[in-house]
Order: sequence, then structure tokens, then C-alpha cells
Amino acid sequence: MKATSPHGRSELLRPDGSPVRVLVVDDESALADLLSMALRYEGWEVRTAGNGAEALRITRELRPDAVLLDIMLPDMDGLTLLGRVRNELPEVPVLFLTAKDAVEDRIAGLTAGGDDYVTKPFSLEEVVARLRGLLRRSGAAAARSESLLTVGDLVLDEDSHEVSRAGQEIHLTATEFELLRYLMRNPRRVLSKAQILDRVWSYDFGGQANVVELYISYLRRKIDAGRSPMIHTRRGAGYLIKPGE
Amino acid sequence: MKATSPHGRSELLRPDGSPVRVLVVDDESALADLLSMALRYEGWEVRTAGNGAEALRITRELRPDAVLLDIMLPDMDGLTLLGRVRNELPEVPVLFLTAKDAVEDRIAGLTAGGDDYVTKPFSLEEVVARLRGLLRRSGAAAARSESLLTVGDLVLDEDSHEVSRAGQEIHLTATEFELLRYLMRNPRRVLSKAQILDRVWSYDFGGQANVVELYISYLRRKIDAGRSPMIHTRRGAGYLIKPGE
DNA sequence: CAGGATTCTCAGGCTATTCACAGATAGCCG
DNA sequence: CGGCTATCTGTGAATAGCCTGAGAATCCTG
Repeated sequence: MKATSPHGRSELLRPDGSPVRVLVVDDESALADLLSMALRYEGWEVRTAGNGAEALRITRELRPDAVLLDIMLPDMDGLTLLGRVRNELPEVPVLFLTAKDAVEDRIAGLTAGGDDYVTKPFSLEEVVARLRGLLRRSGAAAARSESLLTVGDLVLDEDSHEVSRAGQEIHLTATEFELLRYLMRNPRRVLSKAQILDRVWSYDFGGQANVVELYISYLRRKIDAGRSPMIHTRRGAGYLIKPGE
Repeated sequence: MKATSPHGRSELLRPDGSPVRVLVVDDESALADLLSMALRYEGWEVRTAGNGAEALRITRELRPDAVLLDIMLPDMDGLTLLGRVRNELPEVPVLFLTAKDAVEDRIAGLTAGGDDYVTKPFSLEEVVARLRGLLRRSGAAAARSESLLTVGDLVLDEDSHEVSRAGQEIHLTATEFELLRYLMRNPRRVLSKAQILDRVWSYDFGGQANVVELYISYLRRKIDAGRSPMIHTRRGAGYLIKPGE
């Protein structure tokens, strides 16, 4: 059975019906807080650790369903920590946070086992989506739900990143895809430009607020072109998506 | 079960039936008082703090269901305070008050956790509506009520900002929407022009008092047009809305 | 490292919205 | 019925908010 989270979206639950448990390991507390807030809002139970020792303690105690791990840690190398965590919970899926330029190949090796990674600076939408993907695939989440989001005749596949309207394939860039996913995860709800910026753009984005308008414009061109519009502007409030007619 | 507030509107209650508790943090006492009055009128229990230290103390003591936080504080940076509050009450929803132009240069991640914000100068209707939205979604309020307001065949959706009468969609501007929401939240009750002005227009509005008449006129054109009128004038007293016939 | 795709800035243009003003209208009282 | 006042609403100007084209900068890919 699917439950409904505070904000009305369907959420992932553990097989016994309790909320999914996530451990966040990051030494930058601002980042840890940001992540923790976003994940809690998904309806998940979150614990944060600022170093390896703490992370291990919580791992034993909480037995999380997923771990979000920044591999640059002060006291203990992230990889060492990973080993110890794996010792405790061999099956737990891990989402790595890593700096952009960090040795890609090493990470690539790490993610071979079904884990995943996200580079800093990331967007919350991206982290949440990846984490959902890991949980979905790991079987920690009871409902091994579909990866499809549907609004009217518009379909978005979170796994394959494919989007189509009325059966016709639509190519989107990465940013367009994330924006659309955010809209589609909140259908019929007005989302302000600030909310969208906070969620879809990375936390260190310092640019003009009108990128949102710009990308809405791009999306409309690809999604609404000719057809009955699904993306609507609520002047002075924000944007929302809903099935056309 | 839903109780009824002093003025007859349905109100949000905590799961145990006690009133919702809100903490207001603002160093401008005039604003804090204004807000406090408006929120008390909603039937909520309100405490105000003028600085970060006080806010923290009250947070521990009161354990509020929501926090209204001005991010420009004298003693402690609003973000620092936010972190500490989150430390005490990880799940508490926060409504930020911020200057108009601050939004432009970025309030990274503020709305990330389902929080929300309102720019100064705001209208009380806006603040109350946002706060109600946060409470509704956070689950602090027992009645996880619909976002729909209904009077007769007139329906207003606070999430999608959509209004319809007898199933027929009606487009309203932002100001029209707020005015109608205020009327609909107080059905069959006469609201004076002064009350409406105080509530729907921002506190620094310096214009002619007849904007209210003007916007009532706009609303009638859109809502009552042709149909049996729902918006009524009580000459010398104000306006009220009630189901037509 | 070239070519293409993508992201983003900037600025012009446009429309919806807000609001002031003032004349028209309607209720109320004698 | 006449006059007074409260309310209604047409007109139009100023503005805010949004949209989008052009192009610079950056990133990716082979």
C-alpha cells in the first residue's frame, strides 16, 4: 500500500510500513542540514553524522536503509568508512557526494555494486531523485514502485530519463528534465520561482532569478508546442503543471 | 473533530485538541505585534521574540508547531538561528519574512524543506494563508484538511490557486484571489472596508480606500456575472459573501 | 582540440495588473 | 420627491511581471 506524505506526494515506506531511514554523513554542517531538511520533507527519517566515528555509531544503532556519504571526511577517509559501514550492513545502498574534479574512476569502481554518486554542487532534486532510485532498486522500500511519473498524456521515466507526450518522444536537457520532474511530482500545485530555484538549481547558484522563466519557456516549447498547454503561469505566484483539458 | 474559533471560522488544532502554537521572531516590535494579533485571531497560541536568544529559549519551552522568522535579526544571523531551532525541533515548519530585494540575491535552500517565505511588505492574509498551508502539510494540525474553500457552488483551491463557480473555471488576478479568499474564509459575515484593507492589502499600502470597492466590483463581474449574486453590500457596514439563493 | 550541445546573461518588448480619478448610480432620510 | 451620501464602475496611465531572442561562456564528446 502506498501512503501519502505530508505534502500529498506518494512516498516510499519500509516493508513494515515505517518510514525509510537515511543516514547523512557530511562534515559541513550547513550542507548536512540542507540535506536533512529536504529528506525529512520526503517523509524519511534522517540522522546526520559529522565524522566517521559518529557515522559508524549511528549505522549500528539506526541500521539505515540508505547512506548519503561525503567522501571527503576529516578524521577518516570516506573509503575507509565505507568499508566499515559495509561490514555492518553489506547490502545498504550508498549515495556518494563528491567534488566535481575528484578522481572519477575511483568513484566509478565504487558504484559498480548498485551504488550511485552525485557531484557537488548538487541540486536537491537530484539528490532526492537518486536516493529514491537507490531505495526503489534495493528493495528497502516496500512498494517497488514504478519509476514513471504521469500527468495527463505526459509521461516521465525517472530511470531512463525518457519523456514523452501522447506517445511521442521528447528530448530534454538535464536541467529541463529536473525542472519538469519537480513540476510533475507536484501536479496542480503552484510552485514559486524561489521554490523551483531552491530545488532544481544547485545550492550555490548565484545567478539571475529569471533562469526559471527561461527554462519554463524552453519546456513549453518542447512540451506544449501546438498541443493544449499543461504548464501554466500564475502571475505573481508561480507555475504549475496539470493535464491539458 | 473541528472546533470553532471565536469568530466562527473553522480552525486548525493540534492532534490533542489544544490550539496550534506559533513562535514569531521579529525585532521590529510593531510588526511582531501586528502579526501576533492576526495569528491570535486565528485561534492560535502565539509567543513573540525580539532576538535570537529569546527565540531559542521560547523554542525549547513552548515547542511551537510553526515558526515565523524574520531573517534580518540584530544579534544573531537569521540563518544561524534557523540552524539552532532546527537542532531543537527538526521537523518544525518555518515561514520566513524577508525584504523584497533579498530574494533576488538568493536565499539558498530556504524553501527546500517544505518551508516557505513571504516578502515584506506583506499582507496579513498572505501570511496567515501560508502559515495555514505549512501547518496543513506538516501534520501538526489534526485536521489535515483539504486545500479547498467552498461557499455554495463557488470553490477556491489554495494549492492550485484555481477558482470555479458551478464547475466553470474563473481566472482571478492575485489581488482578486486574496480578496475572495478572505471573504470565503468568513462566509455570511460582514467585513468592513477597513478590515478588508488591513487584511488583504499590505501594511504599508497608502492609497485610496476605494480600491476595495473597485476590487469588489471586479470580483462581482467575474463571479456573480449573470448568476445569482453571492457578494452583497451592507451599506454603511461592509461586504459579505454567502451562497446565492 | 574542434564542433555541438547546454547553460546562462542581458535586454527589449509586451501584456496583465494595479490603482487614481471622476462621473454615474443607487439607497436612505426627511 | 429632493438631496445627501455611499457605492459603483468606466477610463486611462504607470508599472510589475513575464516572455523570449541573441549571443557569450562553458561543458561535453568524440
